[in-house]
Amino acid sequence: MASVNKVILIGNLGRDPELRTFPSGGQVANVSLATTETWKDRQTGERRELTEWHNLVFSDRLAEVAAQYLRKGSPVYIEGRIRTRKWQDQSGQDRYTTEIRVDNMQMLGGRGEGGGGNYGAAEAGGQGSYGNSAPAPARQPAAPASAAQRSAAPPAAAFDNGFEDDDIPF
Amino acid sequence: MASVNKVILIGNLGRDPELRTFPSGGQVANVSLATTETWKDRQTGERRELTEWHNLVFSDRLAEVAAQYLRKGSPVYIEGRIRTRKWQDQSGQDRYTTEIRVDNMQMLGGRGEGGGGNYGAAEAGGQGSYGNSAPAPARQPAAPASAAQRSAAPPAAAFDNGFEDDDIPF
Amino acid sequence: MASVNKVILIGNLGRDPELRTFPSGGQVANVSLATTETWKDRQTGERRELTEWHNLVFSDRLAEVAAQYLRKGSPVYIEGRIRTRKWQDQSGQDRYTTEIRVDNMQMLGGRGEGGGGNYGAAEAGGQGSYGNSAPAPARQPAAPASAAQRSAAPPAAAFDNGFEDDDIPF
Amino acid sequence: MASVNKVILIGNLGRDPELRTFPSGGQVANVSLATTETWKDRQTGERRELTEWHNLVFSDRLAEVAAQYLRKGSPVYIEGRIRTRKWQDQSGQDRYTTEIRVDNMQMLGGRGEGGGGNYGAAEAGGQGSYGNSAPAPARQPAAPASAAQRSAAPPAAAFDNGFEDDDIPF
DNA sequence: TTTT
DNA sequence: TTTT
Repeated sequence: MASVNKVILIGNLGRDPELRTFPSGGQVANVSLATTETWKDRQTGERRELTEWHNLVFSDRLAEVAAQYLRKGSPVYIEGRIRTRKWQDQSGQDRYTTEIRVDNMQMLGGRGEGGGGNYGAAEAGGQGSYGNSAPAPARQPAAPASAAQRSAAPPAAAFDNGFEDDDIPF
Repeated sequence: MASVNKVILIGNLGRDPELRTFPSGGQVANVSLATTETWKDRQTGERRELTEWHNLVFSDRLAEVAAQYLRKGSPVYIEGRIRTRKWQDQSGQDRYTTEIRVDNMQMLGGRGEGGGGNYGAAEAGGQGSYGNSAPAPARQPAAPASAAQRSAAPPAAAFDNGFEDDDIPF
Repeated sequence: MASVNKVILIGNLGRDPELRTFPSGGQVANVSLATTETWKDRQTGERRELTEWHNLVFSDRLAEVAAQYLRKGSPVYIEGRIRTRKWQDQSGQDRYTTEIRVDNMQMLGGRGEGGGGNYGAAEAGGQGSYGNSAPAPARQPAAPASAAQRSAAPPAAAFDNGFEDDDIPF
Repeated sequence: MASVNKVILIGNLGRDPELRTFPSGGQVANVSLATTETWKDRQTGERRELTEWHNLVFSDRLAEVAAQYLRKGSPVYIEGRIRTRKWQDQSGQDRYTTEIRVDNMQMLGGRGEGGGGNYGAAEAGGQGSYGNSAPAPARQPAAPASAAQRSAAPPAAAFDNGFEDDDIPF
């Protein structure tokens, strides 16, 4: 059965990426990316805009590159796929978080880009195209400690849960 | 600031689309689309697969076409953008649902496609490319009745909330 | 019959765009965009790269924006479709030129970008997303003078030919 | 420098793919894919349509799959990149041919698709997603015999030229 | 003809 | 939380 799940985004990072390394050696970097849609309101004629925040998940080699070169405010192009993870909040209720698993990225903004963040590092070595040998989903890293599993659920904890189930590919 | 939010999916519908018409005349059709990723497990070598369900939202003319020609099981190509809606569950907690606002669609599967559903209708008039004059977000329809607003939150109700706020473009 | 013809490019312009206005009022801007692929040679292990030049064709409102804000060296994201035009060279032989009809563009490189060119203009008003109400192909402008039709064929002349046939959409 | 060169097509094959194996063991399959754009003429209001033919080039494992399962008329989704090859016609003039190097494909049309061709084979084993480990361009196969190099130039010969230069990645 |  |  034919299947395609592809996402293409260009936007700016809301924070510096957070890199985590797992006992297995796997690495993952999470960060939010903002895309902003603007249009003119048909009724009032005024300028409107709406910002969408995307939860990006970089893995393996891409995670390293993201952590090394991307900073808060960095403009970036990414290709990836949508993945919704199920987790349980404190009350045991099912909750869902949608993420973008990044398969390919391009740093944009050649000179001195980076918003309020210290993006200088990227100047040194940044620029270029990065990707995992994508199509084939890579092995997910073993989970970090997580007593929080079926309990607390701040966005950060939610992100971790995805790696608890050994059967779900990353 | 440069911004791109683009999604491309090919998959099959999980149900017949549900068409709703609003007092304002606006129309919206919701339906889930499944994409399935398959790969060979690096450790065990066995075949693995993971199905992802996407909440599609068609509007205006596209909603009509979707409701008329698409059925449970219909294979379809869509282009759209990611949109996460915030809503409150019964306990008043913030919750989020990620949807794909469809900007363009192509019915796939020329002859007798449609899984278990009665996709025959599409045979009659179906096939071809459909899109709203996309880039500019269309006017969102006024909201249908909804005492449920900040309370109950089955997926369906959640879908409705997005149309309550007159200021959010569709 | 299902059909999709979509191109997504990020690269830099090789020259300033050339804007032409037709008697009909239609406008078209042509410019080349370079994309560069790099990889490590499997045999020698050395760094390799290959640059591809794409003939972009902007029309109507997009042509104006491109001519006003883009310059030689400008980094840009574009979405469009592939179109191969047939024309005759001096000896009357059929020749073909492949172009990218741009449906959507995003200027990249926020601050002082623009390579060797005078990209300053873009700083003033540039930035943002531009598109024709794409899907529906716009009316092509009437052709400019062209005694050259079935004869000379420098790239420039070749570009003009596409607008000679009133029946071909732009 | 940021660079993206991506093409997404859905259409039908004009012929059965031609598979060629090179002394080096490399394999390539060529085939044309038609995409059709339709629109309503703004002036006359009549239905118009334009068919575009794309030269697809599959390599290595993808070439095998294409040759085995795709047939004249087969509906297919492909992802790839644009590549324009330069060659010399009989008179020694430079000529260019634009191709789509396929990185990923999905066979569409589940039941009995295939136009006039014998697409049955696909029913047996067909369906599913196929791709080379894309991003990194694969080694190009050594060239087949070609006295025709700088002379004759039927489309087929033109296709071969790309593999003459050992330095150009596939 | 661009960019790194 | 970004960017304009």
